[in-house]
Amino acid sequence: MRSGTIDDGSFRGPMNLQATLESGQTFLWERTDEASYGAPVRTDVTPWYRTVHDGNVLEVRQTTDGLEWRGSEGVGQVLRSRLRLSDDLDRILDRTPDDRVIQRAIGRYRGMRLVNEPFFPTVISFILSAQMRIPRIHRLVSTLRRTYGQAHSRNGDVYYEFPSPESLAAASEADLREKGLGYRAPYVTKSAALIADGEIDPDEVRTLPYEEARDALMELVGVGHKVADCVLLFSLGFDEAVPLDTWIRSAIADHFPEAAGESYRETSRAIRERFGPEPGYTQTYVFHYLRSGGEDDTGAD
DNA sequence: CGCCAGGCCTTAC
DNA sequence: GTAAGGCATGGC
Repeated sequence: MRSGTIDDGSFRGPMNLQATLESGQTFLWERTDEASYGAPVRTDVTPWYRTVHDGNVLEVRQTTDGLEWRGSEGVGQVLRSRLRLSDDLDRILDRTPDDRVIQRAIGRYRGMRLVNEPFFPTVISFILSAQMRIPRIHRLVSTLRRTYGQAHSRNGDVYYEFPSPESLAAASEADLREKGLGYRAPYVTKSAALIADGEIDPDEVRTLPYEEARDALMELVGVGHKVADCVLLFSLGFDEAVPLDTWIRSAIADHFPEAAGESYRETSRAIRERFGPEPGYTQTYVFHYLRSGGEDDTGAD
């Protein structure tokens, strides 16, 4: 096993690893301390986060100097991609609109980055996300890994990778329901089959203009406008995507009422205008801020 | 108990 | 194209 560091001088702008990995953008990382997902992190003893990437166990934590990692050769480049370390975050955040809620959100979580996670796990995670709370999505994704994913051992411990499309396509709907997926079970098997068969190909979706890419993803089962936007934003690099979930809709009603349109498409276009040149980044900060307490939470300002 | 959660599907018009 | 109703499960 190799280890190394990524000095904060080697990536652009600030980094907040906990906010990045525990803000509901990705459900593919396990905190290796005993604290639960979403629990506060001490700044002096930060937890390791673990995932399995292309068959290799990978761990990362935040230090006072940047990031520290353990894993195999090439982890540095994997992290640079998945955590978007090349994004010039100060420049991005400095160009966000001069709006009170947006600036408060950035003030509290400055350093949170968008993620760039693998396509299939992201699709399934956000199919599961419909009408579910974030910690429970994370638990269900972990259940899928341990039940259907390939095992990888390291130093005597066993870790599970997120299952392949073929594996979930072959899963029994009854078993998935029994694991707690509820009515989403057939969505998972059907969408997994569409992806396994190549009918939806992320490399093709990537090449499309934003709204066409969203329509393409909606051919999957259990993927509507909102879930498609999540996949586009957190996995396919469409930084203009603004998933309109209950929290963002409530933010629109309270703070940007003029952006409320008749349809998802109209509201989406209007709020993207209001969120500035990096709508996806703005959305992620506002979502995390409101969902984690927002104005009534201590620590505002 | 009722209400809600990073909504989507089917059906009816 | 939009509008209703149903839907699994868990936390509060």
